[in-house]
Amino acid sequence: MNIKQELPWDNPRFRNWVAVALACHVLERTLAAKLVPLDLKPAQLDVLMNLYRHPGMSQHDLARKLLVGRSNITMLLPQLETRGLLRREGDEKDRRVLRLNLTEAGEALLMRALKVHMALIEKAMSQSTPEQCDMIGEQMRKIADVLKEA
Amino acid sequence: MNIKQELPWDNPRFRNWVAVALACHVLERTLAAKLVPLDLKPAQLDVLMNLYRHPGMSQHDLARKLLVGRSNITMLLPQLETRGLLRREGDEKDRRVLRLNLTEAGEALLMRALKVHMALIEKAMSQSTPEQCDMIGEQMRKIADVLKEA
DNA sequence: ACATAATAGTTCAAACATGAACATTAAGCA
DNA sequence: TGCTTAATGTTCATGTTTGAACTATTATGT
Repeated sequence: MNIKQELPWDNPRFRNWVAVALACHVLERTLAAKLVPLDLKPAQLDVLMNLYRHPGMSQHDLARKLLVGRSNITMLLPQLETRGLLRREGDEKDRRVLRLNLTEAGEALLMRALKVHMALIEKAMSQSTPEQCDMIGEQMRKIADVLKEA
Repeated sequence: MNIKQELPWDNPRFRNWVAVALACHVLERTLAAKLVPLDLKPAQLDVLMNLYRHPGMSQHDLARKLLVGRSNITMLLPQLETRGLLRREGDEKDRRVLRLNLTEAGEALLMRALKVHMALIEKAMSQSTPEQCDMIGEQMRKIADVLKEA
């Protein structure tokens, strides 16, 4: 029995997923480099993006969106709060939760960061036709769904 | 001028790439959880996979493949070496470089980990037809190429 | 109402990643 | 040769991420 016959690298699904992971990794590193002038890390940008899309969300909700632990959020937010990019206000109905909102400055910085992010994604995705691009997005949403069930 | 008209979230390329990044992130977390019984982290699995594919590679080569710094490799390898999963042997021609090779145990553990990894990827990619899967891989390779030039 | 469960957020120590400075060795070139 | 530059790997200080234990608050069940 030749084990090499069953090697993952011979499997198209494996090789193609490795390509996905690599592309993600490269884009993430490139984004990190381009965000340096704004003094923002990708993780911080993710926070700002989520707060923009979901104003008033709790820290727990944010942690689940970002797929990180709650403690990570606790460590992450003070940096942004002291920079005046966001506010944390206690919920009156449930005094356990803190409601998160972007400030004007936070929104302004987000817009600048999004230009950078967008330019990078444009460069990456312009390799594909709109149909291919949509198909990729569709498949990826399916993948995320099926894995989150597990 | 309504800024919302130009929001990235209205752009298909942006939304689709976000889906790619999310799928990657979810798969990575799921993989990490499934590797716990083998006492392996995804980063360590990446090391083993690369050493299997490229026996005798140097630490510098490995760092470049993994898109991390050389010092990261220095910190990562002793854990695997003390577990007897790999060997580091000085190159005789160039006494600066250390040649890396998997041991029998390393290869055996890699095979077990690959079963886990492969099963996860199968589950994810089985959402797509073979043609879609290949197309995704092809596009992702293009993306990695175009970004690495930058 | 009261005791018990569950939830939101924090703290802390440990693991991990990063980049600059360093030692050693090799390559290029006068 | 001898001098300079570059490359490999290590060290170390810094910053980040994680998960378990903890406090405070709310929900549930009897």
